[in-house]
Amino acid sequence: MATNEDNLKKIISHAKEYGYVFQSSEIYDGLSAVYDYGQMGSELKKNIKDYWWKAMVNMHENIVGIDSAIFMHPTIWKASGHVDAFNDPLIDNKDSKKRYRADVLIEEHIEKIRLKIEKDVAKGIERFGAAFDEQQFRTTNPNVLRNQVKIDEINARFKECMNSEDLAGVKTLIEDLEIACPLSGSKNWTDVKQFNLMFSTEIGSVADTANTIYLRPETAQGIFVNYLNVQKTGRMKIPFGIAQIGKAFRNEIVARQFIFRMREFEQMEMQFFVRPGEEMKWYEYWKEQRLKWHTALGIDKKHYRFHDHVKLAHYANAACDIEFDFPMGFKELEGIHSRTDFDLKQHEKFSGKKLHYFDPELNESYVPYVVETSVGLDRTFLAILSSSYKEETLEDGSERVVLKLPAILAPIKVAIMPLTRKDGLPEKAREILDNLKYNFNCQYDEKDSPGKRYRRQDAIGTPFCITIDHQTLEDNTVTIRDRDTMLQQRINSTEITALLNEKLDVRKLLG
RNA sequence: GCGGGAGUAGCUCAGUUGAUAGAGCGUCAGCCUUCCAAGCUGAGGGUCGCGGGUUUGAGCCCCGUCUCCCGCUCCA
Repeated sequence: MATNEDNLKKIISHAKEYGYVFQSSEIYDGLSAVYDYGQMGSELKKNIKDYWWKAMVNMHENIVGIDSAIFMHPTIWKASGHVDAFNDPLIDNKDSKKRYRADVLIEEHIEKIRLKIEKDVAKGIERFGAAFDEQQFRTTNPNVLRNQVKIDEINARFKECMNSEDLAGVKTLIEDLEIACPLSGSKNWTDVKQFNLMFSTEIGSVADTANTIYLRPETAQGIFVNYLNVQKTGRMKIPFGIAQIGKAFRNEIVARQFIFRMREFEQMEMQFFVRPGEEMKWYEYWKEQRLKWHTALGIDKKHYRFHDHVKLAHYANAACDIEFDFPMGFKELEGIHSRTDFDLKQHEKFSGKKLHYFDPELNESYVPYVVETSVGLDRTFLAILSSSYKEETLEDGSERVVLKLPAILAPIKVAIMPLTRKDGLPEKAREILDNLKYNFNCQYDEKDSPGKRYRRQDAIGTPFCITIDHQTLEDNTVTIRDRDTMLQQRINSTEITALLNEKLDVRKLLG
């Protein structure tokens, strides 16, 4: 029985060997946590996008798509909170090798002092009972006052350091406070380092007049800043949604696990704008809808589960993940967040523009609430790839490796193969191929034995193989072979298109 | 970033006390009266991750470096 780690390794190897995923810049030793999609991978990825777009945009009258730029005005990231939230000062303890956020260490230290104050207050209550004037005690007791001064001083120093980007000062503060590592107990700290999770670059042709701009760390803001444009030009009425597929970039501290966590990744997001007070209804609706979208692909439902967030991000009032059972365990695949009116209100504040929506039914104007569904495209890719990869032992004892991809997502839909390379069979096969290629992504193969060719198609996940044999020349029938059952069916070549259309009909998944 | 493991052909790996670089599979060109891999012939493919050092001589020993994999804090 292979372990999960072995499984991931096998999938990585298989992905490389058959042109699904290559490491970026491989001939230059690679680039950490960046991957390229190959001739098969790019097709699979495109098909996943199409499936999502179809389900989200084309199937909903009140959802439209946009494609916003990766570069955005830098103030957007101040408004969204990313400039602050994604700037953590980090420090390592040299003995325990544990990493901490410097601000958290300092806050915990402050908390300890605060607890001392509370202890003193509690003592006072115990000693004086009902006669105890807590307010007066807090403002006059020398112990309490001394500790409160300490807290204020620490806060002031920390703020000053952070505002002036004085990281050495933060370290000095930690040393002065004699903060010890909870694990090792030692005060042997490294320098404080700033980890900016946003990539920055300069815009403008002249370096010294250049402005720093960021590569977007999420696609959502491109939707928020365009929400009024879309609402007005598209005559959208609340509730409505804006969808987008696009790249986002995060300078992860630890980026690993193949394409699960990459520095450059792609999101498929939809922001759904709703009336304030109705957000929980829509949140529940989209939770259900999104899970349905995943499970409709036919992957075992046991691979999916919800995980509700207890600790919420600064912009959310409810949040959950759809987790998937990857080779490395259950991990987040998609997030569904009730983002409140936080983002739009922030953009009103920072841009000075009014982002209200006038609701004709209520005859009032308000800032809509937002329910977000955000699924990682690369993670969906990995989920599908990893759960499709099967090593099978057949009845005759032979083995095959097969990618049981949902047929609708498979890069190659059908392989066309003449039984032999003689007797006019290749010509007949080409003729059939030339007819099918307008509707389906096909591959032609005449090399090696038929069995070998079937295995090759199994390995890249092609759901159907059509074989042209001598009988074809007589009565125009072909065999069509199913990847999963390995069974063959003989049909007239004029029926191929209809049969494939039926098997590959997205209606069956979304209907 | 820190700690642990690893890097030899497209893939999986072998390579002895340091002496001309190997196998299987895959790929390519052909042969075989060919429907579920592993029949035959032939070919291509590696400056052994990279750089330096020791040595008459390094895939192997030493140092550095890069990348990947596993664990730790964040995230989609």
